[in-house]
Amino acid sequence: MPSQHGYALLGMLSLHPMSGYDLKELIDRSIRYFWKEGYGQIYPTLKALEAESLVMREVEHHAGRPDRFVYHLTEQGWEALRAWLMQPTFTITPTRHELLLKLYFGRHASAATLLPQVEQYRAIHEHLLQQYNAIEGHLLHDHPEYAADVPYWVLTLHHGQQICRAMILWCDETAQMLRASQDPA
Amino acid sequence: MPSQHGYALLGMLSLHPMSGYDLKELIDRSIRYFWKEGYGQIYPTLKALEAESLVMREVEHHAGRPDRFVYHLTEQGWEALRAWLMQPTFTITPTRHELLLKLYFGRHASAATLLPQVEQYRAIHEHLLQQYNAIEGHLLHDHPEYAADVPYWVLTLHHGQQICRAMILWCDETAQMLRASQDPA
DNA sequence: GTTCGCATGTAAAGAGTTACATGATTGT
DNA sequence: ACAATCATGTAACTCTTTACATGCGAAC
Repeated sequence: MPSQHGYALLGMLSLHPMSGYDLKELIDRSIRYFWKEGYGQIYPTLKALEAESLVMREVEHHAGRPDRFVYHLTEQGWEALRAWLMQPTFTITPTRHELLLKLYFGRHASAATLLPQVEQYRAIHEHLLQQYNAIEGHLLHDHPEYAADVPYWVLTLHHGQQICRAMILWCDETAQMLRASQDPA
Repeated sequence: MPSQHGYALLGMLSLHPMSGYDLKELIDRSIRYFWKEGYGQIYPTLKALEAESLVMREVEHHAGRPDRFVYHLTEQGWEALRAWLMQPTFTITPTRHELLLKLYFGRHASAATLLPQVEQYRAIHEHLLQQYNAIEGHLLHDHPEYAADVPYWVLTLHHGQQICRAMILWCDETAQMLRASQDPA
């Protein structure tokens, strides 16, 4: 039974066979908004997946280049991926939100010090939203060979967009409240 | 310079002096939606805060009860809290979202297996939203002595509410897409 | 000749969670 | 008697991140 990291790699390898290096690159260009992996995670995980016969490695030699170990899913790997997709998902509530923590104790700060932090939070989500929108616009054009996958990828983009929009609204409301609290009126 | 945990405890102690046990209890009843601490974190952190003279402990003896170590902020503690509130916030993007990971590879699963997972995600947020609403309704009534803090606490509730509403919308849209994909039509 | 990109990995440090240890009182 | 609550802490463990090690080729 692979770990969550294992399933992430199995999923990525379902797109096409890849090396550990490629996996890192692709993850950073695709699912990075909700999933990150480093080499320190990828290489040992690939080894474990191979030991479980869920992936197979093949060596590619290139003259005057480092060898590449290209991994592809085995039939058992496909099976494990499908089995995982069917399992109920443990939703981990992401705890630890520093800005909320600060706002919770906001009474002891001035609006002038809190407002920029809220504005920055807003800017981050505004920027993210534009990134999501841009990606959505190019998705089909950039990856015509994955047309069957694109609708699913769009779902994950919409998730991010919804959150960004919600956060922008919240920032505006929060900024208004903070401004009102400092208003002498 | 305290850690993030340290600031969370300083903030809590700004409400009123407390023991480590009380801190855990109060955190679990107030900021648990965006901040969690266990005893394994609280007690060592209190020790560190005391070593930095940001808090002071006083011993309370109770006949036939364990001693209580009640901590309160020192003047330096108040200063550290205010200084932290002014610092720019490092927004940590919470990475690792298993449901999105599954949906990303959703092509290899049937809508029938993905839909319940989306529905469960929706139910969680629906439930959370109702909790937030209930808390908001009782907040002032339950804590009249913290009337000056309540507006800030409400801000953090609204944050949660916005996210829940966004997620409910997203789930509905996602469910619709999944149903359409399995429709023979 | 120095840096950047390809390519694979290991080791150590840091953070976080969970389980355990203790011990008294109060309620069932 | 037995479980639960109050109360403080430690130890172990896992999980994650970061830094390091290596080496070649191509570009600047």
